[in-house]
Amino acid sequence: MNAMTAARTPRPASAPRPGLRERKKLKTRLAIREATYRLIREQGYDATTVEQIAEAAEVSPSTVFRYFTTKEDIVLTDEFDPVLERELRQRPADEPIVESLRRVLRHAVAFGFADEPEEAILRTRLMIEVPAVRSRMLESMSVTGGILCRVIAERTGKDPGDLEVRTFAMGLIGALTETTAYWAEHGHKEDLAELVDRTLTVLTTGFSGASGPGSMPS
Amino acid sequence: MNAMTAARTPRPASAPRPGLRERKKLKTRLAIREATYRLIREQGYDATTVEQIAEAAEVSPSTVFRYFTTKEDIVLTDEFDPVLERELRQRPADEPIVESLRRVLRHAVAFGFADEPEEAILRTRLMIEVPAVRSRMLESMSVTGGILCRVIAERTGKDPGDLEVRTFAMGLIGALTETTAYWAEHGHKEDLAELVDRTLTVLTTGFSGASGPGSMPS
DNA sequence: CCTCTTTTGAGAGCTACTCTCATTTCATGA
DNA sequence: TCATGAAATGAGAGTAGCTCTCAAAAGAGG
Repeated sequence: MNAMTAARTPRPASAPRPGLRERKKLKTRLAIREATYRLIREQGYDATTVEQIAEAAEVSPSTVFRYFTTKEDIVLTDEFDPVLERELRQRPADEPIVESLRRVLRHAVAFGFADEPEEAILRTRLMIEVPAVRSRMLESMSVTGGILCRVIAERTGKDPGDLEVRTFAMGLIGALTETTAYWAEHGHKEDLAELVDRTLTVLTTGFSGASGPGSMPS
Repeated sequence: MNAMTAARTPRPASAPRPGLRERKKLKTRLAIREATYRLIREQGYDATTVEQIAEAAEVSPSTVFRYFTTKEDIVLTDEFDPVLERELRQRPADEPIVESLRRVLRHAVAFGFADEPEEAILRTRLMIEVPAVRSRMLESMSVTGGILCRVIAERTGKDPGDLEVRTFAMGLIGALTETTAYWAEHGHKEDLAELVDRTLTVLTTGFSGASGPGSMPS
């Protein structure tokens, strides 16, 4: 899931030794992101201009846009999707997809949150406070949705382009995003992993009956 | 649903006679929108500047932004949400929400599509082609989601802020949005109402088993 | 050490969007 | 019908995100 957890860049297992060039690029990327986080924390999102970010990171504004296509991307960009896909594929093929998601997300949440709790919190806060960030983040969801489609299709033998597969996947993503929003709106106090659990339960068991006649009298 | 169908402005039943001022405002609004649609059809979304739109609609650029807060809004803005809410409330209180949605949406789709098929098609096309439009449209979904929450909460006696209610609603919205995207990506050839039907069926019956073990062997 | 390639910085330029203020246009009551 | 108040408009300046180009700087490789 994109902005749900962390924005770390998982080191690929095969690191044949990055040259000086690559190392510098990574450092610049980190510098920009850290400067951004700091400035936003100090003065808010809108008040922070790309020019300020560039200055704080000691690069030119051009360079900032070379590394991140939009300002929102500086906050949101993560490389979590491939991780999600890989981990989902590692689950047994006969496990229901919702169950796989439950496991994978629980693990991801625990991991990402333990690593950089402050950034995860800032990110989700911006996601509900700053329209531009929210938009961008919703956008990235459709990418994640596409991945889900592929995994689902693989397990069921269906086509990833099937209406049923696609709506199923986006339904999941939509619900999980809302879970993150809920978490953020409640001050990040509750346990995100547990919230995700409850959401997935609703999706599997309560979806059809959640508002049926007399299913929940007051 | 927001950009799913039409962007008409439903005349409120109680129209005690709009003054000249109101009528003019409505005319300008329409002029801006029509000019926008025409220009976009002719030269594409990005190539069309607000200045051009203003000139074509014979107003000043300031006025354009007075009527629509963003350029994307000119294409997307509709007043469909209140209609959706009203119609949903008119359904019997003991009807499952998914069933109510099925009815209401089928009606809305037929209605809106018969009225302005070209605009509906252009809108959904832009929604998958232009990132900015897609973003804005995803954004408006959360508003629609809020409405759904209220209706669901009313029927079940739950709190509209409940995690379960919210994720359920956003799951629905996410799936339905994907349905629209599917429709647009396939050249608007299939019957949207039927696609919506299939989606809702997936959500109620197939959601839990859609990818369960052996639920669909190739 | 020299050359080739990649990365960077500087700067001009476009456009969406905001804000202010003077002017025009409509509504209302005398 | 006209005067007064309120609302809508236009003009214009300004901000900032984002793009593009081109020349200078910095790593990589022989």
